[in-house]
Amino acid sequence: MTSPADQLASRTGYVLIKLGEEALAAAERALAPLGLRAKHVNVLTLIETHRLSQQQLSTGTGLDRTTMVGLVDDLEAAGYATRERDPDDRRRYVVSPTPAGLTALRAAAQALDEVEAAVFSGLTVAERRTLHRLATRALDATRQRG
Amino acid sequence: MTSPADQLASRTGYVLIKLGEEALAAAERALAPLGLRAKHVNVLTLIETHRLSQQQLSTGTGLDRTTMVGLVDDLEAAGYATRERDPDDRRRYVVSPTPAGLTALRAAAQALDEVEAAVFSGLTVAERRTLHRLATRALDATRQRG
DNA sequence: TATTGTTATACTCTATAACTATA
DNA sequence: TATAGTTATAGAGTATAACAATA
Repeated sequence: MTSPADQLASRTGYVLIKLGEEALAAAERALAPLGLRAKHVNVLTLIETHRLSQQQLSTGTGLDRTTMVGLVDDLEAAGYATRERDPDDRRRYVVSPTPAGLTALRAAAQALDEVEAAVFSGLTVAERRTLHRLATRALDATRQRG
Repeated sequence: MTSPADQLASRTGYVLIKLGEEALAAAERALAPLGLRAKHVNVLTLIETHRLSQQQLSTGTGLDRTTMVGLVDDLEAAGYATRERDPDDRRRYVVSPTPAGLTALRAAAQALDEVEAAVFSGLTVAERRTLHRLATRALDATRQRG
């Protein structure tokens, strides 16, 4: 009794692509009420602990620097981040979170915790850790290749 | 010693989203020389074993039926699939692979096998099976919710 | 000369609305 | 009335090219 979708689901890559899509869609749904997109949360996460330029944020998120302009614009408009010229290299902006940005990040992190609890509700804690570990190792392998 | 990216990588959902992106990008790179996109291969895979309408292909791939029109157009233009009116319901087309389409599918499957071998090269066979099983269970859980 | 941030622009992907034909 | 396929169109998202300021 083979359903059409079974053919696709037999491929690990296909399952991971679909799971990634579902996880992203669930994250976006959870963040929408906070007025944030997943990419905004990624930026806030990176600048929470490091003072980074937009170029460094682009590298860290895998986005083009022209795309980063708009994301930082959004965060600035929401009052969640500020741009300040780097005195050591005046071509750069240092992007920093505001107190409101840190509060928003904490709310976003909690929303994402709940998303993950739902997405991985079919797994035990140990299984989820195993999934994380194996996925991380596979991701590292793809990145070493290019 | 925390790198900026470590903050993001601590989230299982983030790792899975990125791994899915990398897997898809690797698949597209491997299929490009064959003149195929991943979505074309998905359609060919579904029609290899089942006679399906475009609407059923849309449901099976998660794409809109207006998008499916173009994909079937592509496969037809490449000589990989044919449209035939369903005599039982003349609103429907039955989409079927041609012999050339089946040959192309086999070549694509081999290319994707090699992609997966590379993507999961850091994992043992047993670990890869575990990853597949856990990811499948998580995916099923998200789909039962909606 | 090279890099950072910016803007304008173009491209890709996908969905929405409206249509024809069939049920 | 509803569904399958189609077309035209619009929207979101992203990258490429070109520019100003700074290194």
